[in-house]
Amino acid sequence: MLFSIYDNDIRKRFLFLFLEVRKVPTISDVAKLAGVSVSTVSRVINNKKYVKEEKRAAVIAAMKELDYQPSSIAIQLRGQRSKILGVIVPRITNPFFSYLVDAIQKQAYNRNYQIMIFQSNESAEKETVFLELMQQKRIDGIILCAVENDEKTIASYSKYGPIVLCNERFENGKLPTVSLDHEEGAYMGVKFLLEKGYRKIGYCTGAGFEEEYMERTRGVKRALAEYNLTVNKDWYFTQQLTIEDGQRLAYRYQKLKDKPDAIFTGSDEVAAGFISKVQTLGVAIPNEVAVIGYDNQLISELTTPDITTIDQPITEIGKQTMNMMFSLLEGQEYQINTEKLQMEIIIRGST
Amino acid sequence: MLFSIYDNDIRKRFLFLFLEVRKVPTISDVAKLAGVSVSTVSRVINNKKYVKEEKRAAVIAAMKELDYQPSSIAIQLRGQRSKILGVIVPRITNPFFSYLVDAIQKQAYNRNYQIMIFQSNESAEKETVFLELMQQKRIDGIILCAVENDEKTIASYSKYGPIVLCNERFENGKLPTVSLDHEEGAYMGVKFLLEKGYRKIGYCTGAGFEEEYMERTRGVKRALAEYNLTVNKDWYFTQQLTIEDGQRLAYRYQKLKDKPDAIFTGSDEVAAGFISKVQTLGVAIPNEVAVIGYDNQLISELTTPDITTIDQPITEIGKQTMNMMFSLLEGQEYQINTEKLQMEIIIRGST
DNA sequence: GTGAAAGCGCTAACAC
DNA sequence: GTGTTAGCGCTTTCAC
Repeated sequence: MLFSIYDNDIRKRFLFLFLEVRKVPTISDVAKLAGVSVSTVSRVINNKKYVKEEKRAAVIAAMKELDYQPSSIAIQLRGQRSKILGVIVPRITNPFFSYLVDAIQKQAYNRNYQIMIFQSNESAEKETVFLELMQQKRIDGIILCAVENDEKTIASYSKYGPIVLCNERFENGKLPTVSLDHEEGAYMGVKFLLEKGYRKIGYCTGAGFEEEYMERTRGVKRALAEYNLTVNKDWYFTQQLTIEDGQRLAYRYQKLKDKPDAIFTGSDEVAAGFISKVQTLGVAIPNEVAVIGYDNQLISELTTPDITTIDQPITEIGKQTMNMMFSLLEGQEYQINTEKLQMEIIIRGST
Repeated sequence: MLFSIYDNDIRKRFLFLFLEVRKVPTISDVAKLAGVSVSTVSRVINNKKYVKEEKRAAVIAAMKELDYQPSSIAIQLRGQRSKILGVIVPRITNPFFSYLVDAIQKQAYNRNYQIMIFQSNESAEKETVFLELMQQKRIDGIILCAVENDEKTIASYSKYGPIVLCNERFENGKLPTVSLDHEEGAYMGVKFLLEKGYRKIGYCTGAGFEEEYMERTRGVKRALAEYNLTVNKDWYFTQQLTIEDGQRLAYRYQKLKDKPDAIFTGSDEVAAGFISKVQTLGVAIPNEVAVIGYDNQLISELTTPDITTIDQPITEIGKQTMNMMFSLLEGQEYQINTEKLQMEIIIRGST
């Protein structure tokens, strides 16, 4: 079944290839070959003035002949900068984060920075390990797209380099932050349901603790309050994050005596899992229960019906986060462009 | 709409925090504080023998007091190893690759390696840039989950460090490779359709060129040949990769005079896009046309009906790729475990 | 214009 | 057991 060309002969051949002590050429090899000093070579590499044209040409020829590439490690040790930024996400397999990382990486690439992606897997210890990499000078700055430790712990690493919170924030926090107003996003979703005439609104949250997702909860409550409603405890579902959670929710829904007529799921995954499963149980969407997602992921267009959802401008979040990061790196100011960071409701078949 | 705590006072405070020339402690600071030499400190850090217990304790205390972290850059420059591996994927937003990266990263983490993810975006030049990072000693090895350049170009970087092909390969290629037998995967899918009684088999491929996806094409042809059938040109769709491609395919399908009664899409995305769209056009799945995907991604369970697909053991691919990589890094042998790299057909509602 | 030499933080050979 | 020192590859004064 498996095809591998990795047989013995070939293994040996390739082991040889890179185990052979093929000395990688250094700046002094180039200098020797070009018949100049290392400092002259360095000047050529860094495009400094004060190098006679013929020497410059000789150096360039020597570099080409040796297939020379400056060691970025040595440059780092000398210059104390790695030109690498770290991005911490909970899970890269979550499409929201893979798109966010994509947006961030494009910005980094434009400025000749590399990105190292870390998955915290919701572990505070892992997050600390990654923050320490900055202390070890391995990365110049960190973008936190997920927060596991408390603000004090995280902020204590600020002395080693800039830390920017991306689409996360602490209540009254003090770290540089680029994030959307999720209170507004949740408000927008629930308000839309209310305006459509739904009155028995269910609410899912990813929160495991009281403090998380507080913003969204506030938005939900605010919208309900405008119609003199409050959150019904029986329709308030915590720790709803994945497709599987949504599928399980379908069974829970079916068992309720008094059922909600609309659910704000806070997640396209949960919405998709719920919609696909609950219909196999004979429940009609949106006639018996309307559903609204969050994030406007591709999956929100795949279910039948497709999902009304709240769109986040991921590309723009990534862009502004990186603008902020680079400003900080250069010790400059950066003013967030709030106008480009608006959320938007995308109306589809599930409501 | 946007909430940002990044006002002027706070900006200044944080700029100060990390712009302040807070000298990061070095090994000699620790040595000084502990009253020993740098070599003793180095011995303690690296858990070498021959250090008196009391000195060891003094060093540890000094490290703690200074909040000392060894500079990994200096270690790299000294040791010529970065403990970073590069992984090149076409797009991290493709779920198949985000799961593959996840699997690879878990293995790396276990061995205290970091990984740097590069997106080639199907550009040969970008791929070259990333390969050069190995030449610059920034990364110790590269895992190629996508191939843009020809084998000769890629192999020429082997002298700078190991390169492992993951789920890609060159026909008669010579680079270390861990990949599945996609001829078998395609064969499996089409054979299943034939056994179910379908005879008018359509076939999608992601290929833009003749050479790509040859394996799968061979598998398709082999299965058809067993039933004395050949590929019908009208039902052979190239460059089908995304959900959007699948949606467009639905319109193309509808316009065909002579329609296939089953389609091997080679991709869960294409299958999902096709299924969700074609049903809105009044075509019944699987009664009028059966559909089979590839990869067993989560989306294959979200459409109605859900999608029959070919499962790839992603976690296992990642694991064996990394075993191979680490063996190469250590100059050792590694025998791929082919038994754990089997593909499997997952039968669901779309066939 | 150009080169010699110091030094970035660390490890390891060598001396004591 | 412990300290001194050379050197990893580079940039950057400082002389000339």
